[in-house]
Amino acid sequence: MNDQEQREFDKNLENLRLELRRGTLVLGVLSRLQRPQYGYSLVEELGARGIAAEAGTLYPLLRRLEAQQLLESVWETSGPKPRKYYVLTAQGKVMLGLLTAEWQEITKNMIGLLREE
Amino acid sequence: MNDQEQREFDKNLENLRLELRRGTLVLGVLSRLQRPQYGYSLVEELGARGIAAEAGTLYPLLRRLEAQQLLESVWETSGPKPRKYYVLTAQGKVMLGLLTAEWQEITKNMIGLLREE
DNA sequence: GATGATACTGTATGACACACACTATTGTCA
DNA sequence: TGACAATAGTGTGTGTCATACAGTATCATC
Repeated sequence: MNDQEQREFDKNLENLRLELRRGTLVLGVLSRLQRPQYGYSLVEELGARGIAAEAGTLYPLLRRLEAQQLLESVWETSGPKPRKYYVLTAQGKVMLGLLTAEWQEITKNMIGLLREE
Repeated sequence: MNDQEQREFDKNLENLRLELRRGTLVLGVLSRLQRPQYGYSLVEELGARGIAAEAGTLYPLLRRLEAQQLLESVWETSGPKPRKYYVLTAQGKVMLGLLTAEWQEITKNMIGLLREE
């Protein structure tokens, strides 16, 4: 593999890794928002737990989930910086349960596939 | 939740399940193509193993992976129907290893997140 | 020997989530 | 004063997927 091919390979790898991570961000966010938390702290916590998320990805995601009524938010303005706290709604809790089950199913199937030679 | 809201919820659920599955198809395909196999049989086998894939999704995927030099193909025309057999290239094997590691890392992180209350 | 199902491969279109690169404000500390 | 951190947001492009569609050749069934 020459340099050119190596760069192609690396680009494809990044792309495929990206696709693999896809969707897990939502599940991660929902699982964390069983307790109220604000966006910036979510980025930090998920990052610390191995789930890197760009702020530019997370904020639109939170707003989307709120629009879907899976989250609700309140502004906390008493501190030095205004923070928008999000937390799961009742629907959000149900969704978290369903997606967790789906995730476990997918994981089970993938393990079956990957185990064989 | 009224009917309208229920439909919204179901739509969102389908969408999120879709995103969760995303990327796993590639990993599944690569893992199966350690041995040569043709498209139609892949659809069957993956389906039997719990990874539903539409033909209209799989064929473009196979061609894409071949264009990325992760797969190579040969036409088998001796049988009654022409079949295009795909198999991993050397690069494809490396990629499979890297993506498998990534998958395990993601899984580990998600389990950590989901385990807590 | 016609009719329909099945095996087999392919293409076009559209939706949507993500990364990335921005903008913007306010507080803090050197 | 000036830089960095905290905090929230938007806009654009890219890529994968589902869905729907097109096409051919074989096999079974009647």
